[in-house]
Order: sequence, then structure tokens, then C-alpha cells
Amino acid sequence: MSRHSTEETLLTPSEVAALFRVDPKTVTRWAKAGKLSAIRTLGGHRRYRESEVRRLLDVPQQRAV
Amino acid sequence: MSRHSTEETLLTPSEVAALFRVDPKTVTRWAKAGKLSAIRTLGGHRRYRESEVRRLLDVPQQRAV
DNA sequence: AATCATTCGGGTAATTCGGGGG
DNA sequence: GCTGTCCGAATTACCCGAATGA
Repeated sequence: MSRHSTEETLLTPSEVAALFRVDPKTVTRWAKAGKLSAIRTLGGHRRYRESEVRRLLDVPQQRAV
Repeated sequence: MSRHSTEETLLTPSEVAALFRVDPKTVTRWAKAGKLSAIRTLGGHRRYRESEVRRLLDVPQQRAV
């Protein structure tokens, strides 16, 4: 359908943190480390793709070489 | 096509807000801050250019420098 | 004309950012 | 190496009543 990655449902840092049961700051570190892609608001806040988060949640132990 | 030189799809504040996963009020602040150009209805409501919004969304990682 | 959702405005909480240190 | 916490500053979210849009 859409080639745009922007047509994606986005999650806030706290929402992702709640799903993983970690601190929102930890999610930020994942984004900085490139383990999780982030879209920025015009104010610099991060938003995360729900599909990507769910995929990571579903895969028990995925190791990024 | 169109008889207009620049046929542009306009988005409402809530539509833009949904794409960025922010509050519509936040989009208004972006417009006030000049981060996003806005077209005004005759009643004063803002409309945003879809192409501009998509361009901003597709920016992978914008750094706050 | 009248309804209903949205978008004005402003003002005030809550969240997030970044860096740094445990 | 990874995570949780402290700090100040910036950004965003929710509150209201009134006006606009459809």
C-alpha cells in the first residue's frame, strides 16, 4: 500500500518503555545506539514505530551481532 | 490534472497531529514558531501542506544540534 | 437555522531532552 | 556494557470557553 514509512502508527517513549518494562531513558539509548529507529517531532522528541516495537517484543532473544 | 499551477493537498491540524503522534495544539505551536508553513482559512483555522508534512516526517534523524 | 466536531486563544501540568555520575 | 536516577531546560499534553467548519 503505502511506501511511506510515515503512515505508521507511532508510539511515545513512555509507551514503548511501558511495553518493555524499562525506563523511558533506556528506550532513548536504544534509539541512539541504532537498535531502534526513531522519528523526531519538530521539537526533537522521539516517536517509535509500533510495528517495529511489536516485532522486537515478539522475538524473544534477538541478538544484534 | 489540475488547472492550478500548484495543486496541493491540505491537511487539517488533527491530521498532521496524527501523523506525528502529537496533540493538534502542538502542530499549532510549530506553525507559530515557523517550523511549519500554514495556510489560513478565512475564519482563521490553519491548514498544512501535505508535501511539506511528509518531507518533515521522512527526515530519519534530525539532530537538535 | 441548528447540531456536532474541530480549532481557535491562553494557561498550567506532565513528558522528554541532553549530559553527567553511580 | 547496560540500566536507573538526578538535574535544568525545552517540548508537549490537557484544561477551559468561544469561534469556526461541515
